[in-house]
Amino acid sequence: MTDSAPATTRRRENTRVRLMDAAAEMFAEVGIDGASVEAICERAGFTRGAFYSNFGSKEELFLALCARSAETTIAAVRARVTSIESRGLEDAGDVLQLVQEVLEATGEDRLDVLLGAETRLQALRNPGFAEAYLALNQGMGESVTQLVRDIAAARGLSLRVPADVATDLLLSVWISTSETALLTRQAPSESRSGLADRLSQVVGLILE
Amino acid sequence: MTDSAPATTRRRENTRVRLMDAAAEMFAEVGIDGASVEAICERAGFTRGAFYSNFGSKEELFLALCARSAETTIAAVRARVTSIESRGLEDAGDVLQLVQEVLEATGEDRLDVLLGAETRLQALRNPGFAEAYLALNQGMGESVTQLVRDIAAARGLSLRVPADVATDLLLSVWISTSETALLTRQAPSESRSGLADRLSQVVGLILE
DNA sequence: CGTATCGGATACAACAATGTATCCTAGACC
DNA sequence: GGTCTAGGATACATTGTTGTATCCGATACG
Repeated sequence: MTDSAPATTRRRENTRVRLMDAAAEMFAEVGIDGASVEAICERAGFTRGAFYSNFGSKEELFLALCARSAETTIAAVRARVTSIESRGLEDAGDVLQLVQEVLEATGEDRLDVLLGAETRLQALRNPGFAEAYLALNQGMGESVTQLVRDIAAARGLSLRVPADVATDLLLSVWISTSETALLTRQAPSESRSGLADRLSQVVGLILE
Repeated sequence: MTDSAPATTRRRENTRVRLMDAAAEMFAEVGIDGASVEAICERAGFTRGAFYSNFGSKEELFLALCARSAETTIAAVRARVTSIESRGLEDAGDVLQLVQEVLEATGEDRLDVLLGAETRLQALRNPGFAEAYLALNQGMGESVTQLVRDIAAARGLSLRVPADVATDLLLSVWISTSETALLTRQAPSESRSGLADRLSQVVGLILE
């Protein structure tokens, strides 16, 4: 009895997922307001009947989307963190590579960046939503901060700022660099190396 | 003959300004898509007749708004830069204070932060607009970068990263800290000191 | 097999927003 | 002061979007 829901819910769950995926793309491309319920359904291959059978409104779907995204992102970050720690912190490779490895879990491609920006903006406008948004970010930030501390301790590196400040810095640079890469429409490979460069500079500033 | 436009244009210019001001507020609060032309006009004290007499569409108004905002922001930054430089770079006060003084010209209050986020998101989505957005930011960034170089040279400070990277870092931290302050709904005074703290830490990292 | 139910499609009514075409009025100019 | 024009208001037609109420088909179950 691991699954208390009836079997019929299976199909339903599938359409929920497809609707949410479609919505994520639309929200990223044209924003929440720019995406009509109709357009979302069309992209998902459904009609609005399916939509209103599964969600009360577009906002409700957006919240569900955020919750899902939060879960997967946090899970991804934690997975990478433990993966790194399991390798043994003393000799797990280049510090910069480790940093990058973790940050990549926070979303790397065009849609992630766009959706992230849209979500942040929504949080800036909506006080209630801001709380949830902050909670997510804190949860993630704490994981990373702990990792930073662990790595520094394991290698005898001394940070020039507190670990949580370092994390904030890294995340903020990560985001702004990702966005700039998108703005300048660099080829993905270029944008990658640009990110790496910038991150290595920041890591250099923080350590030493 | 400094003004080639007829006198009647005066009233017109006034309503343009009022419409743009109203639109700026609306865009900040509910986003471009969320702001109906009707709502903008109502806030400005006009009807849509006035709107369509002055602008072809909401997007056109948005572009005009960006142009205006770009002008004033750049002007403000340049003004502060020259003001600082006229004081004599050797003893113009605390470095951190100088940094803050310049960055404050880029917008400090709630509406500026929101409008900035909205504009950036728009640039991320619209390739054409992205170009214009980047041009603005570069223009501003270059002013700041030059100032950073000058200050460093005048005081014999050595930067641990290139001046343009330092500028990017400062701007990115400035923005992300401003947004976080808004998210956590700190009192303005608190948010101020938080910004100062964060900036001083970054300045500390960059110098020394 | 037959049937009941769940899940999604269809059809419809209400509303909000847009853009335009026309009208009215305040102010410039003679 | 009379007239003409620019600037903005009003009215209207059109369209897009939303939410709901109803219908139909597939799937589980007896």
